[in-house]
Amino acid sequence: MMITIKDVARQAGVSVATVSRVFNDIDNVRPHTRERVQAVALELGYSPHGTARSLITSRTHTLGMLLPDLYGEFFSEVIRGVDQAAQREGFHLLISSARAEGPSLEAALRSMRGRVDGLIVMSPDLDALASRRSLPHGFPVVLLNCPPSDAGHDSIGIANYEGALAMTRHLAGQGHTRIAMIKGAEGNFDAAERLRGYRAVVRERNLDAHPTLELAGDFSEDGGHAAALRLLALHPRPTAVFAANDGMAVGALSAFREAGLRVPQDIALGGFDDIPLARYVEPALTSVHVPINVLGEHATGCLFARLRAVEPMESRREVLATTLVVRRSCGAQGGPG
Amino acid sequence: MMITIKDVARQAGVSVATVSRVFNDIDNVRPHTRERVQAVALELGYSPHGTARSLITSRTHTLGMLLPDLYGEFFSEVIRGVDQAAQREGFHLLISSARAEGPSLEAALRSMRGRVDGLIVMSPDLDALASRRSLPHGFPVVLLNCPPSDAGHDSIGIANYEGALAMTRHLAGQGHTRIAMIKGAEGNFDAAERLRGYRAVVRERNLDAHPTLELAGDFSEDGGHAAALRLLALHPRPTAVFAANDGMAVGALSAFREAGLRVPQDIALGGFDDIPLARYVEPALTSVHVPINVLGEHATGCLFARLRAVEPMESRREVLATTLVVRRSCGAQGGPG
DNA sequence: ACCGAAAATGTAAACGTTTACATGCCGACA
DNA sequence: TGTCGGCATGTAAACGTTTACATTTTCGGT
Repeated sequence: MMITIKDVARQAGVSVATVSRVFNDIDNVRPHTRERVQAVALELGYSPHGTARSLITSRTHTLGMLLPDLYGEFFSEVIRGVDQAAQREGFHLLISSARAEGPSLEAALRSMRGRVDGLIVMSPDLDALASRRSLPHGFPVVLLNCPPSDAGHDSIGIANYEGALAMTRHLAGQGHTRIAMIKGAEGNFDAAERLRGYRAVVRERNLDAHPTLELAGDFSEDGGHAAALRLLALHPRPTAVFAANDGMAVGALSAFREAGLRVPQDIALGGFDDIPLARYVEPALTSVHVPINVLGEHATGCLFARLRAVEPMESRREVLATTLVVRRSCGAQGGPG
Repeated sequence: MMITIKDVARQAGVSVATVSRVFNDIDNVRPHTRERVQAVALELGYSPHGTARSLITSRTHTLGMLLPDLYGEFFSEVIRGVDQAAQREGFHLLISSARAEGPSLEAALRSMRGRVDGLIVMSPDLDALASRRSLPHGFPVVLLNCPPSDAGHDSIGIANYEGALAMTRHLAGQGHTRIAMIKGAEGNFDAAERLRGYRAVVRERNLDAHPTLELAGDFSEDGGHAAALRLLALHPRPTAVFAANDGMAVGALSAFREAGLRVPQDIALGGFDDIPLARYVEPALTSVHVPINVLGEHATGCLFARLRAVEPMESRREVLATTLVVRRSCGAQGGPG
């Protein structure tokens, strides 16, 4: 049924070794022989069996990606960045979206064993740190947007804290003193860092500080909407809101609109991530730009470096800068649209 | 270096067969033995080697996806739909974004051989039909948004023609008689079908018909922007525009805004796909809703059906209905926002 | 204690490659 | 003519599993 190297060898009247050599075009094979093998292979529709090949070479030409989720523009952008870089090296992408809960993450890790040459792991949950120990030791892994790891893995993150600082300071700079924050998911590293930045500015500028000004959120649009409703019930009402990501900001925006509030006149709004959508909402959303696809590309580059490395490498942590992008939703005389 | 089944067997004082049986929890293994094996495996950090396993079982628990591209919300939504369905069956996703040009597509196909149990192929180019012949015969394949295939592959598409009919009729129903169309990419099946729908209504309703009213496009936002500029130079100017996808509609929208035109008062606009973004632009975009993630889910379901089938199955073509979603950009009293 | 069946476990072949090593061949050089 | 070196090719082991089949163990019934 399936055409193997043996079929080709027999039909071409050579040994399997010769066929193999033709297909890896290494070693010397006489042009005459080579041509005959190629002709037979074409005729039979033979192509080498990837799995068998990787078993013996122990290289799969595949990169694994472990994601907590596939929702939203953030993840699809990351995937795109990774794919671009992988493609350049002729690598495939094996994607697994595992809920970050311990057991399932470990299961996903296990099922990737022997299928990939390296792993890009995105598990932003703080308590998922433990499972990370279960990574095969010495296996090339890059952590993406994860809490800094104690184990010797490379990791790439973004300047969450600094970005949150910039956003909160900007809002404060517009004269707001009562700034609410819609927090990210509980136990999420990015969320914690962004909150930390917000709080730092609240102290630094002596802004109104009250527990009710920090609203629970979950990074989802619906979560943002719900938080906005709770926020509107506060007295006095905050004059500005910093949502821990753009998805929630968009949700909040629609809640404000439904409540008849004008943004930014009645309430100013800022987000985080600068997803493509941010430019298109009305009013356009002020946000903290995160070079999402660069994140993916760097991660991949980092992984390849490690794959190629012959000496054991120092593990390193890279932090990508974020930049404030001022648009209309915060009330400043920002950029266009 | 790498822990194999043999290491576990030796350490546990059993044969490799027993270890294998424990890990596939099949066959009878005495509780006592099972426990010892599991303990040793845990201690040694052993997990089965996926590649070796698939080599012998010839099942990879992996689905391959061949995409023309990874840009845009359309593709990420499809991936999400496929992943969800695959995840439910415990399958992985091997993604390869190959330019649909013949050789690269075949290369991608080849490199997937033996790595996947089935394939979801999205190659909307009409002339890519030929390469599709190079698919291993009898291999489970589902074609997504492809021209109907002569070869016996399952295929799933969307009602492009009907959707375009609905959109164009709706615009005509608003009183527009001079409706322009920004076409999709040359040689693309979806694009051709949507154009066919547009033309049918132009004839049916006796609308203005002129070659200049059909503007070249490429499904990209920039392409839509450029086409819109060319469109604005026409005399008399069309009063309505149907863009073959939402990306181009968004590009056109920004071109119109830059030109100082109001949408829909000065010019009405409709798109296709109903990507999430469509609701958020200002004014919200009237579009033809395509159940994108359903597309992915159905494709996966179809593939699994074929994987499980013991008898050879009839190949079938499924066409998903599209629905017109009226929002503000077309000037009708549509839904909210 | 013994027999036989059933249950548990072991042995080894297979999956489709790659690759170290062995073999054979040819021509050049002494 | 014999020998050596280099090149082309063949042989067979290995990669880490699963699994058919063979073998051993267990155990109930006598």
